[in-house]
Amino acid sequence: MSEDRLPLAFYRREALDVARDLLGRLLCRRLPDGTVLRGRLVEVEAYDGPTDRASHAYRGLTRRNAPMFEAGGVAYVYLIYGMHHCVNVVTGDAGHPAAILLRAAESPVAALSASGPGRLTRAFRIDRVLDGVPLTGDVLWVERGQTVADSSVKRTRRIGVGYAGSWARRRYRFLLRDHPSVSGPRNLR
DNA sequence: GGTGCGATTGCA
DNA sequence: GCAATCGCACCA
Repeated sequence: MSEDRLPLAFYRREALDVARDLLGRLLCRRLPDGTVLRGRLVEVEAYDGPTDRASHAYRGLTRRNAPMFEAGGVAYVYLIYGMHHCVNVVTGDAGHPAAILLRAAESPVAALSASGPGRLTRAFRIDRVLDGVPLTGDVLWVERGQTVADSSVKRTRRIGVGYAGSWARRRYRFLLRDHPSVSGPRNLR
């Protein structure tokens, strides 16, 4: 337990605000044996609302995306390509599907520096068992860490959502400028 | 009940 | 450039 843990109110805001504010925070994962893994978030992406064509919620509520429709402050974990897990932080009000995909983390512990959503979940041992868990619990949470200045935050279009038409060009990806751990292209607009 | 594919990664 | 690998969304 840490008093540095971000409260529910942090998550129950606009997705883009939460995404921006997640940079520099500490993703924390307690393993079954009690070990706590911590890594600094350096790249995230927002998926916001029922009209976001890149979002899993675009076609409405389904069994998979149900956590996205919950009130902010829970995890949304899914399996992609049959082999990689991706972890999201759900944001906003109940009924408004929105979540932030965690794409990269950095840590002094080499094994916890992970570039890419699939690598991040592998490093932090996050799988679908954690789908829907509250971020106020003792399994998965985010701590205050150190906030980052606007001047070091870069915004680009999201990765791997080219099918989303004009939504693919929205600058919903937030990353630390020039940080070595971010995944994928760094020079997008 | 059958089919197509993905918010990715690693290797040729 | 492309295969891996499977849950599930969607259609019938």
